[in-house]
Amino acid sequence: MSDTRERILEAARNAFSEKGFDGVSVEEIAQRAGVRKALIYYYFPSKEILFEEIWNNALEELEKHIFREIENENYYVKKIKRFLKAYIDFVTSRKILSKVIERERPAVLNTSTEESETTWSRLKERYDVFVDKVAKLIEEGKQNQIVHPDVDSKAAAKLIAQVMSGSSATEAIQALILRGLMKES
Amino acid sequence: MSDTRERILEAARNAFSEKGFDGVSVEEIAQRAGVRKALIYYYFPSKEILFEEIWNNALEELEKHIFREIENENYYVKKIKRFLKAYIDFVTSRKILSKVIERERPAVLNTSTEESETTWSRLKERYDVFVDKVAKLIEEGKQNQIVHPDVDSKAAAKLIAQVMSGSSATEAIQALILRGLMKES
DNA sequence: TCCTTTACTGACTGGTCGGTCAAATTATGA
DNA sequence: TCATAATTTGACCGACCAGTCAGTAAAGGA
Repeated sequence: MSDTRERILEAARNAFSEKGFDGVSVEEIAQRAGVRKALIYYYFPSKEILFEEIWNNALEELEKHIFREIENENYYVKKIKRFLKAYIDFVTSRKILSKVIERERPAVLNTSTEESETTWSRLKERYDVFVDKVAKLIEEGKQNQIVHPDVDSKAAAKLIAQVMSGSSATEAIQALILRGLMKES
Repeated sequence: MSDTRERILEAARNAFSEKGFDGVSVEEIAQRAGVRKALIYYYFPSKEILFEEIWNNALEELEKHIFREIENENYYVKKIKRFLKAYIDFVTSRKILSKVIERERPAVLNTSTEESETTWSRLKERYDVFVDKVAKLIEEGKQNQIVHPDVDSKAAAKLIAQVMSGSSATEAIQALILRGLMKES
């Protein structure tokens, strides 16, 4: 029920989206939240764990937004078009969450999965789960003969997930990827 | 003809590509280069300026690699195919440079161009120059009726420049983007 | 009322950060 | 040879870092 906890998360999201994990101090998050630094450690055991919650939450929101939109669509041409549209919608309307993901993705993906149970390896695994879900959707499109047979589902999913591009012309990107994906337009 | 200077640059490149600008200390760069920290400040006025040299050099190498490959090709279908191939070549063969760009791009692009003469605004301007060159190439492809008329050149250039993807399946990405770009395959 | 739990704070720690500087070392060339 | 310049070093600085902790304040329930 803690409103304070939410304020801290919100402040941290904004800070991380602007400056990245290493570029933000816990003190700065505290000031943005209007709270003393020690209080952050009352709600979160470490800066890393705080970031982990934000990261997981961002991906959860993204997945919810996308898959809620396409679950009742069984015609695969529409399904994939809607998927891309929902994805672009998210990127343009939930800019802070998108920026958090965009900003820290290189660091997260650079983590070796072998590192047992570090925070960063967990973040990577979570991201991989998301990419796999997108890959599965594209793969289904291929099996339904909608997606071009030469498309590598996993590679295409990675490409799409990479497009968190700051601001402009995301619809144009959507159209380009769609044309690259489909058998014919 | 200082060999030491090169050693520092090389060590810094490796460090920045693995951990990002904020994740690397000058002390760590010094140790990797087998040099005392103070010596780095003999060759470079600041950590930021050191990074600026690496960033600019990476983009210069990338541009050289790409445009050397396509300058003598006037048939635009081949020109754009060769361009994509050269780009993928660079990303797979010059991994450290690619990683430096990939890792710090979100931070660089997040900089407002208005910030007069900060290091980061200069890095952004340099990156924008590169994207503009790619956009110009695609635009020419459009005018030669090779690239699909609906393609937004600037947006497509941004998308391509974003693909520094760690490792795998870059050829598959190349094929997908090519299909999205071209009028017909 | 008093007591337990929850929320919050200030002051602090050990360590690291980017950066400086006087002095030492090594090369240069007259 | 000797002076001058280029290169390299260790010792140091103030600022800041993530994280700790004893203790205060505020609720809430009996």
